[in-house]
Amino acid sequence: MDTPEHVEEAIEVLQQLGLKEYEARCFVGLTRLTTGTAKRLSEVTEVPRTRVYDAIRVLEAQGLVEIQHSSPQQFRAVPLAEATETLRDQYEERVDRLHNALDRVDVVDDDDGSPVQQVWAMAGRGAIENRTDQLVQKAAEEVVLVIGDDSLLTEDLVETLNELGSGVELVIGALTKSLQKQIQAAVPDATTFVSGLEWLRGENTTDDETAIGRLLLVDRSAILVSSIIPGTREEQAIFGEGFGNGLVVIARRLMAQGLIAARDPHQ
Amino acid sequence: MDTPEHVEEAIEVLQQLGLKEYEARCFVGLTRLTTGTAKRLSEVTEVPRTRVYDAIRVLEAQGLVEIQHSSPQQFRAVPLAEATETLRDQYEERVDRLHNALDRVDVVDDDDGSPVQQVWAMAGRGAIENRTDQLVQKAAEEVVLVIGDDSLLTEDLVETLNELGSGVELVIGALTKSLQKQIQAAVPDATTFVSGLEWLRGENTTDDETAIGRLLLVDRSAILVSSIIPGTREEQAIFGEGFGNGLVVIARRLMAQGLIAARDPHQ
DNA sequence: CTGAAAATCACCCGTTTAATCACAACCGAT
DNA sequence: ATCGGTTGTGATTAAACGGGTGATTTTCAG
Repeated sequence: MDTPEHVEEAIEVLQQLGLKEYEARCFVGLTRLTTGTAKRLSEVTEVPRTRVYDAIRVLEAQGLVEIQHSSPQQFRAVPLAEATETLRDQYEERVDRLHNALDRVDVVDDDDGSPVQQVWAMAGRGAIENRTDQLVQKAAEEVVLVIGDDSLLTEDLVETLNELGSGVELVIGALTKSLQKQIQAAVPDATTFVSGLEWLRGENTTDDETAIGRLLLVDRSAILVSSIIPGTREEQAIFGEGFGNGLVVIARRLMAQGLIAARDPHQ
Repeated sequence: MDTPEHVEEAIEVLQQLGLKEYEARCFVGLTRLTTGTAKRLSEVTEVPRTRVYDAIRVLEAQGLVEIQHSSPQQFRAVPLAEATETLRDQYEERVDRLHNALDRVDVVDDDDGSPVQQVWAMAGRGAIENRTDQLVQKAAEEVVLVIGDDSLLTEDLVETLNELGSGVELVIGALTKSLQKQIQAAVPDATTFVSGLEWLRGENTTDDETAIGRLLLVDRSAILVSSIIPGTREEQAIFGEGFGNGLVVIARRLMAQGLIAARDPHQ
C-alpha cells in the first residue's frame, strides 16, 4: 500500500466530483488518519490549519465526514464504501432530476427545414460509444464496423452487437490480426476481416499521427468515423445520416470499390 | 408540456453536475430547439452570442452536443437518453477511480488510543440513510427503530429491515398511527408500536420546531438519533458506538424506564 | 465590392477560493 | 491562580475564475 500517486489522484477526482481543493485534501487526509484533529490534519494535508474547520463543515454537510464535538474536535471520514455510495446516490438523483426536467420541456423549435447535407462533429469517448450503440441497435439490414483500437471493443458494444437480429448482416473489420481474432471470439455471428484500410492510418505508424478509431456504416445510410487524438488520447468523431448525405455517399463509393468490405464478405 | 419551471430546474441541476451557467443554459436551449445557430441560441438562452461558441465547445468535448461545421455553424444536443447515459457513465467512472485510489492509500494513522466516549455528528439525508442501513445490517440480536417522518421509510431501508435474520428482534416505532400501519405492512416481521416518544417532539407541533427524524438502537450498543432542520428540511444526526458510550448508556436507561420500547414489546 | 452577419479575441469586473493574520476562548501544567 | 501553548473563529489580502461587453477579423449574400 503506497500512497504518493494515489493521494494525488483521489484529490483530483474528488474535485471533479465537485469538492474544493481544501475539502478534497481534508477528506483524503482523513482516510489516512482514520481519525484526527485539525492540527494533525493540517500537517498531513498541507491545508492551513485555520481553514480545516471550514472544509470539514462542508464535508460534514455532504455526509462525507463525521465530527466529534469535543475539545479538541475530532474528525473522521465516513467508511469508504458508505462515502462512495453516498456520492453515487447523489449523482443518480441529479441525473434523474435532469432527465425529468428536460423531458417536460422540448419543442420551441420554429425550425426552418434544414438541408440534408448534415455532418455532425462530436467528442468524448463515452458519448461516441453511446452513439455507436444507438446506431447499431436500430440497424435493419446491415452493419459494417471497423475497429482501430482494441480499447474501443467494450463490453457494452459487444453486447449490443450480439443482440442484433439475425436478419442483419454484421461485418466487422480490424486493423490487426490479433484484434480480429479477439472480435471473432467475442462476436461469433459476425463476419470479420483484417485491414483493407491501411490508407486510413497515418503515413507512418508513428504515435504522433492521429489514429483511426472506429468506422461504422449502418444500412448504408448512416455513418460514423472517429479518430483518436495523439496527445490526449481523446476520441473525436464525425457523424452523418441520410441516404443523400455527402459523407454517406463517399462511404458507399468506397465500399463499391471494395475498399471497406463489400456485401460479399471476404473469408 | 410547459417550460418555465423546468428550464430553470434543468439549468440548476446541470450546474450541480459541473457545468458552468452558460454551458447549462446552452444545453437546455438546444434541447428546446433541436437544432440552432449561435444567434438563435443566444436569443433563447439569454447567453451573450459571442459566448455561445465557448460554451458549445466545452459541451462538445463532454459529448453533450454535436457541431456542424458549416457556415453558420449549427449546433444540436445529443438525444436526452444518450446525454443522461453519458453523464451517468462519467460519474460512475469517477466514483470508481476514487474508490480504487483511496483503497490503495490508508494507514498513516499513528493514532493515540482514543477514549470510548465518542459521539459523532453527521449530516445529509443520504449519508445518514447509508449509516442506518449499515448499522441494521450488522445487528446480531436486537434492533429498535423509531421513525418520525414517513419520508424516511425508504425502499432501501425496508429492504434492509426485511433481510434481517430471524434471530434478531425487530421493534419499530412510529410517531403516528398511520405511519405505524404503513410500517407494519412493509415489514411484517417487525413488532410495531406508536409513539411513546411524545417528549421528543417540540413543545408544540409547529413546523419551526426541529422535528425528530429517526432513532436507532442496535444491540443496545450503538445508537443513532437524527433530527430534521425546520428551514432546509436537511437531516442531521448524532451517532455513538460502544457499550460504555455515554449516549448509549442514556438510551439504555430510557429503555429500562419503558420510554422507548422494552424487550417485552407493546401490542 | 460592399455591408451585414458570423466567429474569434481581448479585456473588464465582481465573485469565489486559496492563503495569511489577528484574536479570544480554552486547556493543561505548574 | 497563572502562564504558555493549543484551539477555534473571524477578518483580510491576493489570485483565479466566471460572467459580461466591445473591438477585430472572417465569411457570405447581394
